[in-house]
Amino acid sequence: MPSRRRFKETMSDTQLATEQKPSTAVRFDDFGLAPAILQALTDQGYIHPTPIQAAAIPIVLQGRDVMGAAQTGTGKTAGFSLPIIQQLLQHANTSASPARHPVRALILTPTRELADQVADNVAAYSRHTPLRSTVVFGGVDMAPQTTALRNGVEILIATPGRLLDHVQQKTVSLAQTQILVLDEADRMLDMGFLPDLQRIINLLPQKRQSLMFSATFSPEIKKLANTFLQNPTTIEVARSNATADNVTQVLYKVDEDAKPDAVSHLVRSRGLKQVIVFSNTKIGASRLARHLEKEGIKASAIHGDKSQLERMAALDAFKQGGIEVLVATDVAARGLDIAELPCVINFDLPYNAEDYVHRIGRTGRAGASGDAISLYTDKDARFLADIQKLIKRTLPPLELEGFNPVREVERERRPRREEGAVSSRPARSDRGGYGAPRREKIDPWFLKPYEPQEPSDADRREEEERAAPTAKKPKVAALLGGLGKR
DNA sequence: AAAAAAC
Repeated sequence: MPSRRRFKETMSDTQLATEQKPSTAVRFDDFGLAPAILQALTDQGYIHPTPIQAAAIPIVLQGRDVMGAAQTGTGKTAGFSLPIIQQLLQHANTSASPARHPVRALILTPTRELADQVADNVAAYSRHTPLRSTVVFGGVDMAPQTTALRNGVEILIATPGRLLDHVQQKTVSLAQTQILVLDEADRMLDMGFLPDLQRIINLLPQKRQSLMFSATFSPEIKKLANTFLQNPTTIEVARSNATADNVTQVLYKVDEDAKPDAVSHLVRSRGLKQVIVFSNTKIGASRLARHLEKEGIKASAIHGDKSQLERMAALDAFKQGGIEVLVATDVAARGLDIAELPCVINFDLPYNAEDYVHRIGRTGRAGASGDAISLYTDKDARFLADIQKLIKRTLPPLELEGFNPVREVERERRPRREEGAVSSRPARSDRGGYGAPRREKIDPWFLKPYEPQEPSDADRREEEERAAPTAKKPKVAALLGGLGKR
């Protein structure tokens, strides 16, 4: 396997293990990148490439197809963006196209937020070049996107659905696209994007360079790679499904109905100022965010039933520090790059063990240390077993130190009262003190039927979706079988 | 069991 050898030439085994640490031996100026690109890197203070960048940049520059196994936080985006920009600068568009700016590189991502973020990076890396880039995704007005496409872009970043919409409207042509990137390909398969991907790939020239990145190497991913990569070089930066060793993982055993208070307790007792809390459901995320806000913690929810405007506002507020707690569904589990997130909390253990790896991958970015805290209840035993198997280590459920859900307090206090102990302390309800306000009775609000206070657009859509669930998506394996060509 | 993505 020449790919493997090539990688080992540049990377030492220790760098393989530490994954995100920049290599001190290699510098960005070693790759022969254009001065305009190096200037952009200098602007951002980047001197040394991360291992995946050091491995990917020379291979992409050679024009080879790449199958990359890498999670976000490894510097993957720059790993493909920089050599793509270099390629586009180097090889002028020789075709006699009427369009002055045909799309020459197409980058597809599974979520809108990720598309937006990749676009920001590409714009930053190409700002000193004449190359133009833009991003298109759903949930927002099409008109500005159409204008940008009509004006012409060399690099287009997109989510599949909206891109196909633009193709149908004939606002974009992919007939001259030389480079295709599938970012988070495993996620795209999970989300049922395979038919859309196939449609898009059919619009591209046969002769092109294709790059595919995936956090995992499932059989489906391998099959997808076989169908549209040609003699790819494999780049593997970390063992897939490995969790970074700079992330401390803890599991706290909590009663189901004490989970929201456990989150407030964790946020307060640890003084967390930047934390993502993952919920398995959209409604659960909205409710938890409201609960935290009631407790005076600046929180906001982000999930697929929020309008795109709300999603972007929440993410932006979180990045600016206006929001301390971002309560998210798995829309934020992958791809989002929020600098040096010190902590993530799993309000629910994810149903899918791989999602656990992706979620906790939001912390401990770029070599920094991080905490991954998960709340564990009795019904999570099976999910935990799957997770432990995948990450190849055990996570013993611990007691949450200093957290006294009301029910526990009552159980402990009763015998003392029967013994006739007279307390000089004020009644519990009047006591102030650290942490969540003590209540007489637990209010399992999040187990009750959902009653939106002021139904927003997003809330209304939530209810509609529950009333009329969307049709089941076809099995990925079956669709892959239909791809043929092997 | 859920979530995500085009109108």
